[in-house]
Amino acid sequence: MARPRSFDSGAVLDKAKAVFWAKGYEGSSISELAAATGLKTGSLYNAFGDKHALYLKALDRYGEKEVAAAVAWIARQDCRGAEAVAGFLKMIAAQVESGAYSDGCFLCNAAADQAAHDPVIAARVSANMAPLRQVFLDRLKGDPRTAEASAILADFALATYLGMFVMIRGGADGPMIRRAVSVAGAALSV
Amino acid sequence: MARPRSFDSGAVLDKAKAVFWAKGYEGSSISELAAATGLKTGSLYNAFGDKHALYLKALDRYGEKEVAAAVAWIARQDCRGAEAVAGFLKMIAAQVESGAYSDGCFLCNAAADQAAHDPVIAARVSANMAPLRQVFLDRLKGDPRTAEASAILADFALATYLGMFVMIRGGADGPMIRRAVSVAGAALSV
DNA sequence: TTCCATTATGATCGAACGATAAAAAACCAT
DNA sequence: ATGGTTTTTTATCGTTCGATCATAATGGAA
Repeated sequence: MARPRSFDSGAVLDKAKAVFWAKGYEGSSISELAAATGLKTGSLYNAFGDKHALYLKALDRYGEKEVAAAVAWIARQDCRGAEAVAGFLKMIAAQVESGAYSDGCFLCNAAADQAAHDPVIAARVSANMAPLRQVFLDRLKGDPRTAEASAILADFALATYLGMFVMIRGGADGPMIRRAVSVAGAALSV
Repeated sequence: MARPRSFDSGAVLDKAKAVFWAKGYEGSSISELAAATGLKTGSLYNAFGDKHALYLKALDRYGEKEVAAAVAWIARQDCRGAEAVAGFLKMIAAQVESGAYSDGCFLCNAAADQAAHDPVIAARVSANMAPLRQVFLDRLKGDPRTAEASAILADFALATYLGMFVMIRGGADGPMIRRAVSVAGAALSV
């Protein structure tokens, strides 16, 4: 009864996500997003609302794909929980050394970039980061330690994860990342 | 023989630094910087060059004041090197819990924000971060461990420091920060 | 096949952006 | 007191920003 969409919303969100991820919120212009997605600005506004709403949807998309993949990776390991978390950090570090993640972590960038001024964005960053912290917590709880001790290690793992990405964006080389993560892994496995 | 400046360059840089620190590079407009510094845009351009140059000078100013103060604090501690570094992280965490550093770390924000697209900014971020890593290294070298082991711990301490600030900007609460730092401190003191 | 709700398109809006130029003002050596 | 050099100010440049509108195109329901 009406004209159907000529594009796939998920694919468009992936393109928009890539732009925001690489260039930040203020650094990404509507015309840039339109060019990257192949849509005209009118279609973008019709489908996703304004720039702010599109950014939030891109953050959610990152949570649904990248964060979910990380969570699944950790959940799938069949070693001790602490070793699964440490292994995850090392796996990311290895990928970074291979040249991946040159744009860092989208949520991490968003936190440094926009979250401080915009409570709505801050909440969305937190919400999409939460599953990662939760899987850290779940895996660490399995080992014989108190709930408090697990929370301590989970927050520590999160801080290491985020710090690693900032170091990447700041130009740190592979060995620096590998060194930092090696200590974190050892601290987790105690 | 000519009209003298009516303002103090250092004080103006401090104001500009605060704006960039809080709002990022793209998020800070010239008119906003002019309002914060009390200068007209013409005077800003005359004294500091364009926006990019002003941002670099603000980064350097941060290195000369905030980073230098942190380095001095660590150097002044007369305990074991590892404990001095761990104590530094705990001191920052405590200040954060008191409401300080709500804008995070300027260099950390700049890394997530701009360094990826702008090699000049990336170099300046690295250069101003280097003294902190160096004082970590210096203090950790004093303990009986190999140079490699010291480098490992220094990079780890840096990652923890940066991760802490990202967590802050992402909305982490005091206990989360304190937990993360407590593990890092323990790992350093082994 | 006709109709109509929705999408896609192209043009364009006012506002804010970064940056500049000319004119006025201020200081200091002479 | 004057002249010369720089700063300060005011006004404004052209561009790009985010956002919106009227119009054309589309395809399933009737």
